[in-house]
Amino acid sequence: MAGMITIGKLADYAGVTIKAVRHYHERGLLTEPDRDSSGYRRYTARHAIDLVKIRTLADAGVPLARVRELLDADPDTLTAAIADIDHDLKDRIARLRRTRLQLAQLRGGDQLFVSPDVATYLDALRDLGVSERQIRLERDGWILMQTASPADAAVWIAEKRELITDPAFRALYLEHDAAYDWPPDDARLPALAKRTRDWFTSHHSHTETRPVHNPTIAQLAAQSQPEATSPAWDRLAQLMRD
Amino acid sequence: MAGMITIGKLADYAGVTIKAVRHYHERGLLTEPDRDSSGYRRYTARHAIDLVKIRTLADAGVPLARVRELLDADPDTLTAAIADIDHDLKDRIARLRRTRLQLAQLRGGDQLFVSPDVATYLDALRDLGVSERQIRLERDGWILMQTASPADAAVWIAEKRELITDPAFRALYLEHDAAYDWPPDDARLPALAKRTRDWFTSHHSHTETRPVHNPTIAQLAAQSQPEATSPAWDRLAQLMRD
DNA sequence: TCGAACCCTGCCCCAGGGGCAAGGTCAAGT
DNA sequence: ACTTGACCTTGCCCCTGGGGCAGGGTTCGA
Repeated sequence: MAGMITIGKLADYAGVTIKAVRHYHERGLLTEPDRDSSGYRRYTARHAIDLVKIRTLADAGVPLARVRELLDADPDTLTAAIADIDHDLKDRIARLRRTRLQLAQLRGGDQLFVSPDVATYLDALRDLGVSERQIRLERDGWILMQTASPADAAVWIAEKRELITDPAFRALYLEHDAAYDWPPDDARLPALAKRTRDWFTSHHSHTETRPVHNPTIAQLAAQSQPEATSPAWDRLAQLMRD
Repeated sequence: MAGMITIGKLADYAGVTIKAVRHYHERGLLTEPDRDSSGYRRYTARHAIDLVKIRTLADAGVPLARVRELLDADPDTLTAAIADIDHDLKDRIARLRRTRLQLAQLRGGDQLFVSPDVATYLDALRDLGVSERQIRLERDGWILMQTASPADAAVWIAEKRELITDPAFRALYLEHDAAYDWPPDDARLPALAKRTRDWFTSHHSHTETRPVHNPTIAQLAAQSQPEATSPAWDRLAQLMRD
């Protein structure tokens, strides 16, 4: 008869593939239409309407099993369900927008991997003229600490950010950074070790939990990077232990 | 060693499940870390960084196979790829927004299933006082025509919208609608058939492609609804053929 | 010393189709 | 009358991105 359309036409109308239409038959979403004399499926306007409904719900991310339930739900149930789905959709759009922002940061830098506090601390180090190697070491250390114990990490980074404003500490920090490349028997090492120890003892009373000390961080991160220590640093650590 | 974290900590840090982490190992996205003495995986900061990258890309809808490629692509390639992905993401957000609108229409009416032209035509019929049964019949007919031949349907609906502004045609249309429920031997049927034929012959010269006539539409949709015809309409069709 | 909370591998399961094989059918042109 | 290309049919296996569960071993704190 004139008004009966084939599966291809139906699929085109709804913007889906023929395969999808057959899939919906298998799942019981769309009733199988009658066949013509040669076995072709012949669809009616009802099927077209149902198919558009199915696609609208499926596009909204509703699982096909749930779509089937909704297709013959009473209007009130359907209305409530649609409100739910719409809420979910709004949510999903918001999450995609956040993903876009994060994606932009993937190009940018470290903000994606560490907390904002740590990121500003790393920027402060950069301003101070600390080497990129050292900054990587710090960053990896903080990531580790954040995964191991976010609460402790938050306390420590606050202390560190305070500490790095102290000119004496800044000078020591820069010298430690520079010492990385010194020969292990460099004459400046014992003096640096002494000054570091003096500084620590003079500040020990000051803060309860001992602030995380640079080589300590380096050790934490030691596994993650081959360049995490150097002969001079090893020597320095030894001098400071004595 | 102090800085080595377990799979659970790593997964929590990145906001994924343990299962997902192991999945990324299998797919070669994340290198397998060393194991400790009891066979547990022990992760470093590098892994945490990689995992966050992986999730950021995966959240953006990038297939895992492509993520693997991107993880060790050179910066320029990565930048270009990110631009692509972001474009796609924007696109997807737009499509979800459209889905939300369509979802709202699922509650509303027929706008979802027929073209805007047809929807306004149906509204015009409603204003005219045509029965809902007849409007359903028309709607299904138009859906069928749109699937079978969208271009022809567009021409026809334009003609129909013009036609329905003609008071004589409006009167005939309403009478046909009412005739549905008449007994097949109703005395008014022959007169209605004659007036309809007269109207058509007087308008035939006027428009080239013969405008689709009401019972014709009904026949098109005959398969889709049990109520698509009535004894009186059958009789009317027969009277008009003679 | 016990229970809770971890961790391991291995296996099968799901949605939502895509792809391909191996046919049958239909309409148009020649 | 034949061919060609565009349709249609069923059936089967494939993919992604994991989830769930079984059937173990380990570690940590009370």
